[in-house]
Amino acid sequence: MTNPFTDITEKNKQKLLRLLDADILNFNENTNIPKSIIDNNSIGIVVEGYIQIIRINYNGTNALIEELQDNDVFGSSISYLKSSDYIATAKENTKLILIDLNSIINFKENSKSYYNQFIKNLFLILNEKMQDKNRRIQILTRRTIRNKLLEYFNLTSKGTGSKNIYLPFSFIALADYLAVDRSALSREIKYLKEEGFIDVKGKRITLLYK
Amino acid sequence: MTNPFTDITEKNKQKLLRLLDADILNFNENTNIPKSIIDNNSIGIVVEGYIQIIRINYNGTNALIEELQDNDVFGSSISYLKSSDYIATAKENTKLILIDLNSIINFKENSKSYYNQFIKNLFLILNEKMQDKNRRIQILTRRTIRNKLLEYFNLTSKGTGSKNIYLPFSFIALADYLAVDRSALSREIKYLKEEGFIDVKGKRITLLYK
DNA sequence: TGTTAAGTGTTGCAATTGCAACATACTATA
DNA sequence: TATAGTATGTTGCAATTGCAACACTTAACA
Repeated sequence: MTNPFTDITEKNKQKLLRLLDADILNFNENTNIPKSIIDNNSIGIVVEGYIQIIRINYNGTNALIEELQDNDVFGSSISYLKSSDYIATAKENTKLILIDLNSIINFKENSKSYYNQFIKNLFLILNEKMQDKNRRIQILTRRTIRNKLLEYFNLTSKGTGSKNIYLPFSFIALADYLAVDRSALSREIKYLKEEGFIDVKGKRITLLYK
Repeated sequence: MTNPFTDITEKNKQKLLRLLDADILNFNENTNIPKSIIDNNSIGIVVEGYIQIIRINYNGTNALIEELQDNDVFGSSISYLKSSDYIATAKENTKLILIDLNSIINFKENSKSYYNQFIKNLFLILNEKMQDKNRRIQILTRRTIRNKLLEYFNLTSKGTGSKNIYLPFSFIALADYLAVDRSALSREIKYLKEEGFIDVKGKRITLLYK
């Protein structure tokens, strides 16, 4: 798994961060991250921790828009958030590196190998990250809760090669991920059980079809 | 707007493509692109043309999963498609460059400035592309057609700074983009008109609120 | 310019969903 | 282990949506 500093020595990493004028920020568990940090023209690197970006719907429900974890890169990629009602929360103690995108692009010493390695790493990380986005779009474009669920199951099952799926989060979070009402999700899962498509024990779901 | 060969001379571009063992492929308008090309472990660059990746739903409806246009980069980012029922179609005459991801990562002459520029460009392109993905997720996570429409309107309006929105595609395509039934979309637009939220003339939609 | 295909508008109806309200189960911790 | 807080299960009901069918309009092109 690539991280932004893969194949860069600690010494060169420090030098690079200095030359790029990087900021290092720490957030305690369950503190909110100022919007100005998320939606400015910077590349952010989550060194460690866990951040959720959640949209607050007018009726009090939430939608999970983005999760950021160790080694994730975010940036102008989420600048569309400027116009939205959202909260970014560090759910764990979190350490961020913030680098102005322009200082990355216009870095003077272009020939430095550690700089080039850094860019290559960023590219690889974004390439991987794109998978998650596409996967979610693939799921969200299904039109019924049942089909969203089945798409989620199938993609997950294909990924692990197993008919057993271990939910990595709560059913509440699953409902947010699928962007559907929790109780309606619960109902649909009940139907799928009754019709013999799946078997559910706690957070383990077993696919019984195909 | 960055393209993969920004700030690289034609001569160096050719050298780079040769060293990376790149394939160049042409597709005529309205021909399908073999899946093996889309979902292998390569980075694809759309030199020119327009590709749609569409999922075929069992009931005959479609979902637009991805659009690729001039200078777009795609790659292992869409490898999840392997498991899905989709068709990739060149809607215009299209020229593709295909490069094995490994040969990019393991490129021997790491110090070549054109190579480093190339990676930097790929990074910037993916960073921009991520915006579209996030934007769409932002929209798709709205739970009603009305809210999806309004989110779409708002984000578009914020982007252009205008209350007038020119649909860049048909209402059929809009329905696919929002992942909702076309006739239900049509009905909802009618309601929005009747309630005075919007005004519609052909493909121009004017926001009357706020 | 006539013909055909594609896009758009409309509506009844059944299926699905969100919402609200409440019951029950689980989990952390004082 | 008692208790509070969170998660999950359930259900009636109203709102929303998908679906199908058909009419009408616009665009493409021979």
